[in-house]
Amino acid sequence: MSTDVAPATPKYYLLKTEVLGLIAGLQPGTLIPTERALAEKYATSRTTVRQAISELVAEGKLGRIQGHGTFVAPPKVTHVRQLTSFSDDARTQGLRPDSRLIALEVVKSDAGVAAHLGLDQGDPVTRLERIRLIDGEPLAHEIAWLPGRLPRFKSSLAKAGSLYAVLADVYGVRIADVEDTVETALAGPEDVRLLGIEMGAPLLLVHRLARDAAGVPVEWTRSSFRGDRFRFVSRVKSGG
Amino acid sequence: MSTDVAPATPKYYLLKTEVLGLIAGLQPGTLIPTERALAEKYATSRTTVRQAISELVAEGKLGRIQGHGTFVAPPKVTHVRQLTSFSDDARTQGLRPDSRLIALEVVKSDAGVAAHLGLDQGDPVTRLERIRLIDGEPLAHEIAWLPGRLPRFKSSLAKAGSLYAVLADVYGVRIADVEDTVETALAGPEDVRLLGIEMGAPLLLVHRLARDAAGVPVEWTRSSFRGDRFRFVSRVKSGG
DNA sequence: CAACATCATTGGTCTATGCCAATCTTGGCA
DNA sequence: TGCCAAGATTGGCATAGACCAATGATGTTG
Repeated sequence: MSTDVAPATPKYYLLKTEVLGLIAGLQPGTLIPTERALAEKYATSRTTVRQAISELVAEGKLGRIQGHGTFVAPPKVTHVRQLTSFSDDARTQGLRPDSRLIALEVVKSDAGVAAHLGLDQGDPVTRLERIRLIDGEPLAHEIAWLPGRLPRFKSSLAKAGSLYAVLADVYGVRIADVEDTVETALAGPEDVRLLGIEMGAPLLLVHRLARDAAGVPVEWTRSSFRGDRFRFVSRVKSGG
Repeated sequence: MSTDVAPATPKYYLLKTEVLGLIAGLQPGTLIPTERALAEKYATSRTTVRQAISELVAEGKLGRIQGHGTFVAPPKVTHVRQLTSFSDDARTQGLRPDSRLIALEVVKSDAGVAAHLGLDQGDPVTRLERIRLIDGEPLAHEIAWLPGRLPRFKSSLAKAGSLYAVLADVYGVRIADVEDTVETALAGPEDVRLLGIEMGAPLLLVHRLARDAAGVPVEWTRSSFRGDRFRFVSRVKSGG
């Protein structure tokens, strides 16, 4: 280790700083030394190395693949989250958005969904579950609930691609305002499976409630975005 | 452990689910068994117990104090982040906001601050560093940069309390729109010291750029909010 | 009775080590 | 040449144990 920092600074944090220096300026994708090699080089245990590496992975600075190695990660994607759709926003940034449909079904609303959409529990809602991808990489897991049954929804969605485009063009639903709640969460087994991330990786958990001009809820969505790859932007004007 | 989940589910995650069941319905502040006791009860190592507990702490479900024990944490605070100030918003929710001033000084702007405020590097900026508290508990570490030197700023701020109130009432600066960028980050030694959280705890890192009606930047702020105690809400209307 | 020193308890950090799982390389074989 | 099996490499998970640091209880002392 190079410098003596504050006395209470744990060793793994010093090592983390050290590795940060190692990867500064390296191209994304570049492999760094193996955990066992780092442990030997810095005269520490592999456990401590793993703790340092794990935090750098959680911060989106490194990535790792079992059996392959640990590498420098690409920079985060920024998402301007206004009234625009995920796809439109990505395209304006020159990125290639995509969606993978997991489920599209009419279900009975549970207590939580009903409360947010202003329905009674058990009322039918359309449930749309998708994986959002940017440049082929899974970025978010999203479940949207829309009130009622929507005829010909699947084919319309397949044609238009964007949920908001379908709502506007097919059903004449105009979204007038949205409320987004953002908090941190940690990845569980399902997130690991769907997003290809590590157990315990930090997520941005976003809940969105969208209403039409009359103030009637038209969409309630829960999205889990990868915290290591994603940045969220919201703009507010005072005139509104 | 009670049930057999998916084969690939790590043991610490099963234990995490187990502990979640243990604390369901308990009052905030209730102590749970010690790490050593849990390790023995569930026939595992303390390392594994700590990994489970650590994630629950990161998620804001548990808290812990060295030498004392591990306890059920209070629920998260929700912050409606619009054009309103931190203090005003907290008060409307019946919470008691407070600020602890760390530094208030005029400094030369570095490259990053200058770029965001539309200044040249080295131009003087007023730097305001504070800790935000809710009900006496540190919630965020905030550094705001304002262009130029502001006469009588310190006394005005002490009197008004809110930065936005001072800008409006004393300097006639009206904020017309803001852009917030939200991402996850992990706590380092400074965050640990200032916010009283654990190393590696997830944070919500928020950058705010505020402009006046003419589009001139008037504030650039970096805030680190405790991810375990905080939720961020943004509202967007389409009329704006 | 109050203040202080002592010690057990509890969480915080780190080591050394083993085995599993995914990946990649190598070499033999058809 | 092309394919496949076997082994080496690398990260993923877990154990057992040691020592430190903060806290709180206990008992002693002024």
